[in-house]
Amino acid sequence: MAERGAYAKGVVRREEILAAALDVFSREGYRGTSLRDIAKQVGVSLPGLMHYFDSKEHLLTAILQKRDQVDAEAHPADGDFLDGLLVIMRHNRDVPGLVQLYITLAAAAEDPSHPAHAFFIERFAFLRLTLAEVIRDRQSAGMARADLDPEHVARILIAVADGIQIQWALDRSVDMAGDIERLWDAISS
Amino acid sequence: MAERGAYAKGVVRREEILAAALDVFSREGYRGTSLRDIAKQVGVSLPGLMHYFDSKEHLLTAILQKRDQVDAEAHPADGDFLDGLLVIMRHNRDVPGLVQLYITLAAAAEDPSHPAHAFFIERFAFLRLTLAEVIRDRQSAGMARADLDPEHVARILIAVADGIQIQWALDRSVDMAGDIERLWDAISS
DNA sequence: GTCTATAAGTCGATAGAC
DNA sequence: GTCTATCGACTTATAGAC
Repeated sequence: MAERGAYAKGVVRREEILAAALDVFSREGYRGTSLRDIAKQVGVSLPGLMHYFDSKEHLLTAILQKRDQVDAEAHPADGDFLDGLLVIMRHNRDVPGLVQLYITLAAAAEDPSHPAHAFFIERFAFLRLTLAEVIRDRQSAGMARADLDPEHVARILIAVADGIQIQWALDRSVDMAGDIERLWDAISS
Repeated sequence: MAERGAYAKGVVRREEILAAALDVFSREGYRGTSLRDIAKQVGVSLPGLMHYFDSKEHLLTAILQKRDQVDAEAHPADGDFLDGLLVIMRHNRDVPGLVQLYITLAAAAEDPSHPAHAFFIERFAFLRLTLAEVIRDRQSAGMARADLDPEHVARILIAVADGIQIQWALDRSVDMAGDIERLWDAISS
């Protein structure tokens, strides 16, 4: 990895590879694709790929991190963070491979030694904190019942978002964003 | 597989192996364990294992099916099916390996050629149907708001159950059954 | 029907030349 | 920094004794 040798060229090349890998996983599905396949589609050799990523698990984790970063930039919320989450859920219909990768890695990340372990813990903590804040704001604005527990509802919304992706992966007619929206309507009024 | 040769002895042995494998996965975690390891822990040889199961994916799918069957028998609902689901969620705290296996296989089952594909589609269809019926019964009994859409709420409850398991796997202090119960309280009154 | 033994292919990961 | 070549471990799968 580029530790103190974080020279411009190395960082740029790594970002290029990451962007290409993200694109591959977005279009094609993630079906336990081998590193050789990824390297070929990205346009580097297998050791060329592993020069920038310590292991397959590290690469997959970096792809998910990059995805979050790209999503946040490409889909700025026109409302609050919950609105933004719905926009991303709608966008997820176009990237089934990333949805599958996300769930697979979330399950594997249970192991504390997995590279994605810290990523998911921090991700969930951030989502809980940010969503709870949104709920509090909506309560203040009279847009939600005052007796809702913001922390609890935040956790539930995250769980629904993850769980509904599993159902959508098996049946593409599931309306992920719509179902979350309807849940919010039912819970907030 | 025991197709038309479903002789008593073969079926019994298969069930023994399945029960042993279920026990192994319940106690130990599922961390991409090899078939050789499973065979060793179950007490058979690798070909002995593969005589009863066509592939690793078939074995893992059979383990999940067996789990559902065992759960249904071991944890009879003292109330309706939703109460029963909460009982199973509480029991899930004791079998982290099965929780991880369930999520991992659910993600992999997106592929229509995966042995677990049909299993998960049928499982979700059964859960939706049964839970929607419970919700209708509770509405009739005046235990839930009449304006709830039973099919929608059923899908949401399944999603929350799956999604909350991901969060629990990363943070064992999460109260899976309690969070679902509180969601129902918020949604039904 | 169940075992021991083993083969063929592919995986992630690494060594070493340039 | 990128390649060729290769390693050990894993997978599925089969042959053949009992």
